[in-house]
Amino acid sequence: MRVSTKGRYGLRAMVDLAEHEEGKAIPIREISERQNISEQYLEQLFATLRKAKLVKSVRGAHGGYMLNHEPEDISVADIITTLEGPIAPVDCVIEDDFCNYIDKCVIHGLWSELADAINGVIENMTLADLRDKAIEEKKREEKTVKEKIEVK
Amino acid sequence: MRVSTKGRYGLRAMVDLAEHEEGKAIPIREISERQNISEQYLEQLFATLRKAKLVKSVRGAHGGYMLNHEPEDISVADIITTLEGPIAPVDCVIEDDFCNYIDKCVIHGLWSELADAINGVIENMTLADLRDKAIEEKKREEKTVKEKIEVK
DNA sequence: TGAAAGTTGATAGTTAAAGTCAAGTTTATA
DNA sequence: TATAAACTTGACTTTAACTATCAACTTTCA
Repeated sequence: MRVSTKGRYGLRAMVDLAEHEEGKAIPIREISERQNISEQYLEQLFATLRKAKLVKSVRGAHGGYMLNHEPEDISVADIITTLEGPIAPVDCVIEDDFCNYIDKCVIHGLWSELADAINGVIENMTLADLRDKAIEEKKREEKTVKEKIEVK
Repeated sequence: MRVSTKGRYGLRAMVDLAEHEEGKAIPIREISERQNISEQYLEQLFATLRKAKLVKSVRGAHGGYMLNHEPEDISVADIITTLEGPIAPVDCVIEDDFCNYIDKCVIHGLWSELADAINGVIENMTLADLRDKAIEEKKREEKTVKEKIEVK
């Protein structure tokens, strides 16, 4: 019942991209440095994200990655399901024919409820929400540092 | 973002136990046959459930396992967290000191929300709920079979 | 009363999948 | 042509899912 590093790192990388791209491509190396995630691993994640058309790539010097849609139009669910597959606690919530003996699967209702609860949360949060929160956090941080200096 | 077989099988086994125990211990062999789960694997799961005091064991001939509390008092969360560890999408929701650079972890709020959503579902469903549903399902099944025979 | 059978308890081993890292290849720009 | 970057592939590491074996305990029955 964990979100693996794929989802976690991928989400952080996407928030980073939303924060820093301003019409220009961001190379993986930059994200790697800021987020402290290995370049190789990020490359894999971005390959998947690119195939799902959540980001687009620019090859060659001065290349990198950019978002393929507005941050408002990319949900957390888009990113996580792309990287980790469909969010369902068990297969029989996705594949209808999996539960071939439904009488033995009274627990099915529970899993459906759980899937709905999870999806409700991650579908209603977008990259824009997270980016704005990140920017806000950073301002707060700066203010705190400033105050500390003034006290000294 | 999956519940592993530990949680899934364990939950099925516990529902089976709630359905069939009537003051007497149920051997693993029976549960294994009904639920089609290997005896060896079930033994492992029950060892964990026993240590968590969710079930108690009776050794020797005519022995087996019984619930250690009323089905109304055992939640799905009890069973799943016992078998799979705390339900949290990421560690930093459990361990406060994990998020040592909180400014890099704007996503923390999302994970907390997700954990709350999940726990809300599984804490509010008990073994009694699932057992009752299983019994109901079985009646419905019997009725359907009977109707089919009558039609013939 | 004692041996056989039924059952849990504990541990180690095997296989397959997922996660992670590393190195090399291709493409575009200057 | 050199460099910066995306892309691709392969290998290693960890974890999950079982499987197998044997020890310990308890009842049953001859």
